[in-house]
Amino acid sequence: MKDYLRSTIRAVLDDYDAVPADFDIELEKPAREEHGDLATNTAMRLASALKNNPRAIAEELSERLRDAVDPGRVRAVEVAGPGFINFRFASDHLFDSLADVLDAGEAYGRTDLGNGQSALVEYVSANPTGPLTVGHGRNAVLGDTVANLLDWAGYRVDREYYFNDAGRQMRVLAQSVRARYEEIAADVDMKTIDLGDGETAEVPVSFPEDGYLGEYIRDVGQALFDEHGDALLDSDRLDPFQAKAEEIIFADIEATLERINVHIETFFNEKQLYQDDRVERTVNALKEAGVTYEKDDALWFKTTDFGKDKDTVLIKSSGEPTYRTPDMAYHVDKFERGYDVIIDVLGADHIATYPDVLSALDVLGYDSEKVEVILYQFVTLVRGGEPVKMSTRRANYVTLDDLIDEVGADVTRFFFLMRSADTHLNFDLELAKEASDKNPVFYLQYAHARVCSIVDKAEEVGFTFDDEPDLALLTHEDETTLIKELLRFPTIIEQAAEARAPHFIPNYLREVASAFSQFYGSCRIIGEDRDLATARMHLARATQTVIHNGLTVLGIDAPREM
RNA sequence: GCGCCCGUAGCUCAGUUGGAUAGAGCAGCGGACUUCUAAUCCGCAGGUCGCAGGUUCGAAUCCUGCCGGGCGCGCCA
Repeated sequence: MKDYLRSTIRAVLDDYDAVPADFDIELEKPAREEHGDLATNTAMRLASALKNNPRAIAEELSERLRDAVDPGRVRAVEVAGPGFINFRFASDHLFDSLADVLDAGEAYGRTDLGNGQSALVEYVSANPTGPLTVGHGRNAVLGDTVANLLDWAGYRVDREYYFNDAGRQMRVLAQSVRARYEEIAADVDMKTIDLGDGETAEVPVSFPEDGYLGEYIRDVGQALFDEHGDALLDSDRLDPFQAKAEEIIFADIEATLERINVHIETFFNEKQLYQDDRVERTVNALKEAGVTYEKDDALWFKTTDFGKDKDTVLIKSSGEPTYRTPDMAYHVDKFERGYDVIIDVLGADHIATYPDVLSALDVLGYDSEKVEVILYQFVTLVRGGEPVKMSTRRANYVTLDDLIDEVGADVTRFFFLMRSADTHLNFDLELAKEASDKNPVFYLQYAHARVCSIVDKAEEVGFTFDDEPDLALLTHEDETTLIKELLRFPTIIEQAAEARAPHFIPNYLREVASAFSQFYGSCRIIGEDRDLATARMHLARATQTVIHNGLTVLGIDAPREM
C-alpha cells in the first residue's frame, strides 16, 4: 500500500518542475485514528521549493491525488493540520490484505528487505571461565533476536560465538582448577584470602592471585580426580586442567543457552587465529602501516592518532598479545568472509575498547563503518524494590541459569527484549514471576491461548475453515482496528530489523493483543450466523498467526492453552 | 578530568530518518463475569519531556552549554 501511494504521489509530483528529482516521499501511520491510515508531509516539505504555503500546496496536491488514486484501494484523501495529506484505505483493501495474512500463515511477516544479503551476528562471546551471568543473558537474547529479525527480513544470517582461550584468563582458570584438584587429591596447606567487606575464603596455598572462587571450579577438580586419581599431581602441565575446565564449563554454557532458545552455529576460538599466524600477520600489517611503536619491551598501537587520549598495548612485554590483538585478526577474518552486514553485541563496559579494533580495521584497509555495534547497558535484578547485590570477585552472583530457574525461559527472554538495548534494565523478579495481568509476557501468551481456544470452540460447534470466508462482513469498529493492527506486522519486522531494535516487537505485540481483547469483548463468534462467524474465526486465526509469528521472532513460546 | 549511554506521568518505560492534542503498562479511583479463557475489558485521573539557549514553518527528537545518574578510561577480558 505504501509503495502504491508513493508511486502515485510521485506521478503527481512529476508535473511540478520545482520538485527535486530525488525528493523522498515520506509516508507514515499517523498517531491518531482520525488522521487516517497513512499520512504524508510532502506538502510541508515542499513549501520552500514551491514557494507557497504548505496548506495551499496540500490542497492542490490532494485535489490531483483524489483523481489519481484507485478508489478500490483509497477511499479518501484529506488535508489536515499544518499541511498533512491523509489517506484512508478502502475497506476492500483491508479485506484483501487480511486474506493475504491467512494465505501466508507462518511465513506472514517475512519480507525480502535484505534481498539475500549476508549478515554475521556475533554475540554472547563469553569466555569459558564460569557460568553465564545475567548480563550475558541480555547479550545472548539480544543477539539471537536481532539475528532472527534479520532472518525474517530476508538476510542470510550466521550466528557466531567468539571466545578467548589462549590468554592469561584461561591460565588463571587452569591454575584455580589445579589448586582445587590438589586440595582434593592431596593433603595441601590452605590459606585464607580476604575478599573485602570482612568476607574471606579458604583456598590452597597454590591458588592463584585473582583466581576463580566459584564452586564449579571444585567440580572440575573433582571430575579430574574421578578420572585420573592423583596422577596429575606429578606434572607441572596446566593444559589438562584448562582443557577439562573448558569442556565442563562450555557444556554448561551451551546447556544454558539451549534453555533460553539460543542456538549458535559457530564457535570461533582465538586459538585458531594463532594456528595459521593470522594474529601475527595482522600485527605485521599494522607495523608496516607505521601505526605502532615499541616501548618498555611492549608493542603499542598509536590510538592517539585516532582520537583516543592514550595509546594501547598490542603485545605485552611478556610477548603475549593483549586480548584486543586477536580480536582485530578476528574482525579481519569477518571481512575476509565477505559479509554485507557485520554486527557485534557488546556490553557497555566495552565502550572504550572496541574503537581500537575499528581503528585497526581502517588502517588495514577495511571499512570499519560496516561494523555495527549493539551496545547494551547493564542489568540490575530487583527484588522487593531493592537491587540484588552481586560480586563477581566472590563468585556471589545470580547466574543466568538461576534466573531461568526462578522466572522461566520465556519471561527471561521477554524481559530482556522489551526495553531498548541502551537503557539500563531493571529486571523486577517479583513482577517476572507473577502470572497475572501485570506481567506483559503473560498478557501476550494469554491472548494467544485465548485465540486458540476460540477457534477450537468454533470448530467444535460446527463452524469450519473449509467454508470460504466473506471477510467483507468484518465491519465492526473493533474488527477494523484489529485488522489494521495485524497488517502492520511486516513493516514492524522490517523496522525492527533495520534499527536492530528487538524491543519494537514486544511493544507492537501488546497492541495486537490489546486490539484482539477488545474485539473479543465486543464481537462473538458462536451464536452469530454462519457467514459472520466464519469471517470472524478467520480474523481470529489471522491474529493467532501474528502473535505466534511475533513470539517466534522473539524466541518465545506461543502456548495453545494456559 | 576525558569518552560513551541515560534523564519523558507516582513507578517501569515507548516515542528511530524532526510533524498534528507527548503515549503504554503498572500503581490509584470508578464500572463490567447466568455469554467462545475476568491471566480480560471499559471509563476517570495523572506531564515545566532534567535546566538554559540555538537551528526552523514545526523540537521529547538535531546543535551548544550546564545539572543529575550509569559505564568505562590496565602490559585484565
